Amino acid sequence: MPLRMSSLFLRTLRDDPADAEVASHKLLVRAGYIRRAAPGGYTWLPLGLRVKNKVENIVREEMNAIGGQEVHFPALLPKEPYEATGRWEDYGDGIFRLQDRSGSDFLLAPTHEELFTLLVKDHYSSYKDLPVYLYQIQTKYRDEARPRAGLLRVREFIMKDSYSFTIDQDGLNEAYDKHRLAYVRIFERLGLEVVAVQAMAGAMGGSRSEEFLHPSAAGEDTFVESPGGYRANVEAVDTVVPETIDYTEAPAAEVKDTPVSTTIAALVEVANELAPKDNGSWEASETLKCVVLTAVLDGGERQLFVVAVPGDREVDVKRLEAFIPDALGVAGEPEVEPATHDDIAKHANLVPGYIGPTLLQDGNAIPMLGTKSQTGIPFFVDPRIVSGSSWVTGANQDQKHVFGLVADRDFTWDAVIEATAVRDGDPAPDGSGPLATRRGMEMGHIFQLGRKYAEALDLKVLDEHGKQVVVTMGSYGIGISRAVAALAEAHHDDKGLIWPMNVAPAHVHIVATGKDDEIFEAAEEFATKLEAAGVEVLYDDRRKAQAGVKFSDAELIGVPLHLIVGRGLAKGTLELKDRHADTREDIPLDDALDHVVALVRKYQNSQG
RNA sequence: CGGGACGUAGCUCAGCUUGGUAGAGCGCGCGCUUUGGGAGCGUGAGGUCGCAGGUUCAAAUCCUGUCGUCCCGACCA
Repeated sequence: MPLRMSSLFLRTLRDDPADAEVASHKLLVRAGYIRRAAPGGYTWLPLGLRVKNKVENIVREEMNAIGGQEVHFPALLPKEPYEATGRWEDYGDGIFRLQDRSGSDFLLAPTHEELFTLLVKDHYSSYKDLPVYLYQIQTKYRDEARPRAGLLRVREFIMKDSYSFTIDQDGLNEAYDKHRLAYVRIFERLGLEVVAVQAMAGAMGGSRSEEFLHPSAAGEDTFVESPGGYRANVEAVDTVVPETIDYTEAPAAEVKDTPVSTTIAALVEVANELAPKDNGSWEASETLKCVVLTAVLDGGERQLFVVAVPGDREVDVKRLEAFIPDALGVAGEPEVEPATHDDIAKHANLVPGYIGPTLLQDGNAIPMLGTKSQTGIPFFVDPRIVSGSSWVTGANQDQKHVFGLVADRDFTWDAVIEATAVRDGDPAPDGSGPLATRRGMEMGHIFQLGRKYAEALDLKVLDEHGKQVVVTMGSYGIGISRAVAALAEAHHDDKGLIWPMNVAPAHVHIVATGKDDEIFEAAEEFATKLEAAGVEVLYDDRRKAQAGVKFSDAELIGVPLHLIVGRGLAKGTLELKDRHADTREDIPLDDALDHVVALVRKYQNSQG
């Protein structure tokens, strides 16, 4: 049966909703696909639900095709599994917590690693049972500080999450590659352009990881791209390390007066005035900025450390947080924040504004930063600080800087650490040229989790030698509701939505115009024939609505093909509008069925 | 969590400065006309003015608080 506009639960809106900013939000609301019901929560209306279900089914088919088995967990979960992995705490304000009548703690699941792990633990205990891939399509909850942009960032959303359980890393690699290919196919079939970018494992605690981003100005993620095809999230770019420099001939470091130069900009200005360079002028990139930071450990203890970066670059706190537990040798996921005046005041040797790795005094070079130095403060450097590189940096004396301080000769460090964000124009790791930055929406993310969750929840199986081994896991997600928004964002024009055939709420929108019964009878008959041929029809059978209203609604709703049954009928023709090709043609009634069916099939196949 | 803007009918908005019985357009009902690009005329239904306090004879309007929305930033698989 075709969907009939006369009875469809739908009210299109003439004006953009006042609270909408991005195109997908405006159009999905105006065309009657979704309706806001709560802060960060949307109701799926009949048309929207059809699109959402189609997206889900494509995902489901491709997951099944790689051997995935669908299960379904509750969204309301007890806290214990999440406590076992530390995420009850780690998620902070990011999850919804609640209590039942007896006071027991629950949460609305933001993701289900723990539950999948426990499920496999319940059932399996031998390597012979592995590999196994399980997935679900589930509502997830996150207490977003700022829901925005309609379905793009919400507090309740639908996600496909799958998990692979394998006996070893080889198995994980295979599972990862299969998911990767499945994801490429899924987005092809959806008609959504995505690029796979290298990602940081982040809170998930894994190793290899890629994000599938839909390039879009409305996206919230930034990634970089090289001419040679290297792509990575800005957080995950490996800094290109410069060649080390032979410093045997380098002049000795020299302390100079640099009054009132506690910022890099001021330092460069003062240096050019008071200590001019032989050739050219000093640049910020030649200075070494020693930034004092604090890691707030899980116990609340504040651990001071210093990171040195080229003066023209900013420290990226988020990046640091990924590397700092290793660098400091601490457990948990400490937060990194700028050191406070109190933090710094505890170290009498630190001269704020003039901090540097070395104090030159009476011909001696005294290390001031590093665990084995005067201060004992851990000291890390950006990868650009290579052996032999020469810097202008703080002299650890008020109003003085040291010039020509050479790395490895005049100072050392505890570890090299990725501490700065990548910039447009930075060299690409693949050596193919400068990196360019672009924006994208995160549509999917695949991770090699490794053994973190299996270890925390004690998921072990017996291997072929009868020995207990920890299972290796991978985790793979696709945002279903976000994909609907991204599709709307990617496929629309000034008149309305234009869905790809595979996700459209219907394949053909039949518009009957006029008032004669013959027209509606012919339209009805044609709709029935199309449906019999397996084509989904949205039929505008409204008798009173004017043609203009029907055309506008059809364009707004965005079914890709419109078939107009109206004034052409007298001479035996129908009018076919193709919203993707932006064409219209009159076709003879006799050929129309075959023609339309063929066109629908063509679009379905061209999208996968 | 910081900075800014805004909450009045299903939707888009006016009214608030200067307190005095709640408004328009679209949408919805009914009637007539119109009928291939959001048509016209007539006639209706529909609102605790986000919520809670306060000031006042009287509050959509003034004050305080609170909740929510949007934008920028922070945060965020």
